[in-house]
Amino acid sequence: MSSFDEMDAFEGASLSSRAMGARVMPYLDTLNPAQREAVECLDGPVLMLAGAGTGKTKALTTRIVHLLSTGKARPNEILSVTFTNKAAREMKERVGGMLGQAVEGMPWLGTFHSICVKLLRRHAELAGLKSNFTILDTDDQIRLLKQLIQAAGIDDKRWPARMLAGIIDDWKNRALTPEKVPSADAGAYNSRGTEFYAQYQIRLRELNAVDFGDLLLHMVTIFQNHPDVLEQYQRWFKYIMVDEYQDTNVAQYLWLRLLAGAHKNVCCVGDDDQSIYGWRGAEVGNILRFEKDFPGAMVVRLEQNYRSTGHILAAAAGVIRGNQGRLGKELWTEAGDGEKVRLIGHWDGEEEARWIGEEIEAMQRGTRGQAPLGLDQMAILVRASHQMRAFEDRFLTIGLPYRVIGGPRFYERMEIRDAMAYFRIVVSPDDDLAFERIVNTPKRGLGDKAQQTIQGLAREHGVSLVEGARIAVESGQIKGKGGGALRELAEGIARWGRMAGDPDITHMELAEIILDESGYTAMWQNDKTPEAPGRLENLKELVKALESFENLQGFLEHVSLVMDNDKQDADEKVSIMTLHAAKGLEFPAVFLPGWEDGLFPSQRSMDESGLKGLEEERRLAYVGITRAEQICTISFAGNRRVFGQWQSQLPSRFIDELPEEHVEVLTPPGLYGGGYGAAAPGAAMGAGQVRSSIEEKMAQADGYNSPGWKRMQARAGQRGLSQPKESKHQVIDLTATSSFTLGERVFHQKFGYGAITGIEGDKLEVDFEKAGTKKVVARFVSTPDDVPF
DNA sequence: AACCCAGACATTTTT
DNA sequence: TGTCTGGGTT
Repeated sequence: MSSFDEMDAFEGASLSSRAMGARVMPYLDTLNPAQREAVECLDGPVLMLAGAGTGKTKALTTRIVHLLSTGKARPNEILSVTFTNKAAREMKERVGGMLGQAVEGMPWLGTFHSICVKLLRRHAELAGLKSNFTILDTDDQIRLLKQLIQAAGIDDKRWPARMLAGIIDDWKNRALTPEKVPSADAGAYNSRGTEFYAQYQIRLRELNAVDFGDLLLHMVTIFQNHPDVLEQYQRWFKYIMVDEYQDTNVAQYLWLRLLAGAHKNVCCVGDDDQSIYGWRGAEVGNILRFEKDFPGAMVVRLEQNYRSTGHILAAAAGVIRGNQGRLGKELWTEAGDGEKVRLIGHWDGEEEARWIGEEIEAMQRGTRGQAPLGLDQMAILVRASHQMRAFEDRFLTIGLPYRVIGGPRFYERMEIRDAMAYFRIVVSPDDDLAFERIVNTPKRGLGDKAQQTIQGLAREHGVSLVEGARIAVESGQIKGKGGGALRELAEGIARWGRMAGDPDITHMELAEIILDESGYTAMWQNDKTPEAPGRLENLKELVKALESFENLQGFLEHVSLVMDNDKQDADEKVSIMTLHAAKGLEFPAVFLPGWEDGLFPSQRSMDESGLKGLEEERRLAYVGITRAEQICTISFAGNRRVFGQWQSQLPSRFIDELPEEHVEVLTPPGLYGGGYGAAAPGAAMGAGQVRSSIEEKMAQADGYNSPGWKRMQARAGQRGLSQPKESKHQVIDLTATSSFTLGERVFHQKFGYGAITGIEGDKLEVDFEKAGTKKVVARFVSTPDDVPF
């Protein structure tokens, strides 16, 4: 940005332009200079690097408003892509609010997937599909693959369908059709991956169905093979905008490049430091490469943060600095320093949960020296969902209201999928996968044998499974109890289908009739497990959700893509969620527990993806810290129960990376002094491993001269954990291997005690006293004296 | 075909 | 430690 432009933006080169702006485009006046630059630069490629809390949604929505009010594009000529329905909804609302009217048709503002569905329905025949194709959920996908695997006579125990589904998803994310899978991947799934992939695609086409990955892949393929179709959309979408660009995968990237290829009026918004979905196929490279992909691109950095205080931003910056190859941003704020990031170590996970519970109550009362905070204003962000349990347990016992965000989405729940399968089979009796799902749910006495009979008859006559079932009943091939039940089901499906055409029955009534007459509702009513009432509740909600659709078809069309789990009750509750789920959210007070090496950063990430994995974990840490507005509390525990086995934990390497001048070390009174320390050897272990200057601060607290602490210090050195500062970002993890020596006596949960006879990477060869010689992963064994008590 | 128990196994999951 | 799955039993 030249200084001239800057003056232009600030002073206003002429009074008249500012006056005009105020009159015609008042929305520009509330933007800061960077935001304004990103909004006003409408033509040509723009990369908006928007740090956490810098008002990117505001910039993005204002840009749309600007496009509309300058007459550059009509609402239906703007393609605006997000990743989540929530983000799409929010943008629609905000654009509507700014224009002071409901957005009359922004039909192309939506998620990648919903936009692709719309496009693919128009051009289905180019992908060998009919335009009423169904979208399979993961269950269907796996069931289908399992059939293929079993038909091929493969042991699906050794080669699970899940694994194959993952491999295929991965290929689809990389925009690889079966024939394009590189030979490097040929060994996948016992060397038969591509073969099954090709078969799977054929089956999908036969079923007139697609999976999530196909939505993108089919459109990319169509655009590549049909230039005329592509050109049509290149002309139509005059301006393209993409949110969360750092999360795009290869297929999405190609899709965008194809559409933007002609005019290059594309504005990508993202933050390379918040790329946390690499494991799902997202390519940080896409955002890093933007300027190469679109030469002459304008790059705007949004760096003024409106969310957090200075200490919090500085701490986050200190951590993310450890990553290589960043585009680089320095967030700043006018909000002042605020409170330092607080760091505290605990004896074990339960104690950590107890302390956080008390802290939350104190903050709620306002006895922590600041204004009282509502429970809604506090959140606990964990790395993995199993960490939530400790908090749930604790909060239940002290009666602290909490809410878990995330978990299975509404439409992913078993009862919802079952119900939807019933709706599907009624709406389209050809839907074999739906039939398979519900044929014996509730139990109708139709097991493997009966189902195979149906399958066989259907194939023989070249008809759907429902039709096959009918034949089986008529011809008496399935008799007795099962036969009666099957007849009833087949008749029911036909009857409900007729009712769907009856104008006197609303689709909501129909839905209830289907669920009642099929016996599905009764199944849960008779179920006495504790979750049954909840499931019935969900079914009621499902029927209620039908209200906003015209009919069952319309509902099914959209449900798999649009229905999310955002039913927020008004009650004040503390939020518990994963770091991934927290992206895009903010809270005045944030707790970040479990900062222990192996847990966070996750050992598995580092094992599987090496330095890349570690860097993604670091970005996760960055995301976590930058969720906090005023108070950010990081904690770790010295001991944690992992799979029911006590394990001693070492503080996360990310703790070392927190700049000490922005961190305050808390030491709860009595924690390391009396009781614990005296009673148990190694009591100060956890706290003891904080290194560097933070370590010194903590060491000043009582109890750090205990024998346990000294022993741990010695051990830490011996294990190569106190890495020299210079090298620590390169060090992936030496913990697992370097902590063991040949001949050392170790304990394994399953195999018991044994002696190490070989070390190879993170795997150990151990001669167990009872189980003999086995190769085991190092982190599943412990040296006996690691186990407290 | 339905039930029960032993063993395997444990991240993150926008659509 | 808990959950899920598949094999074996009734």
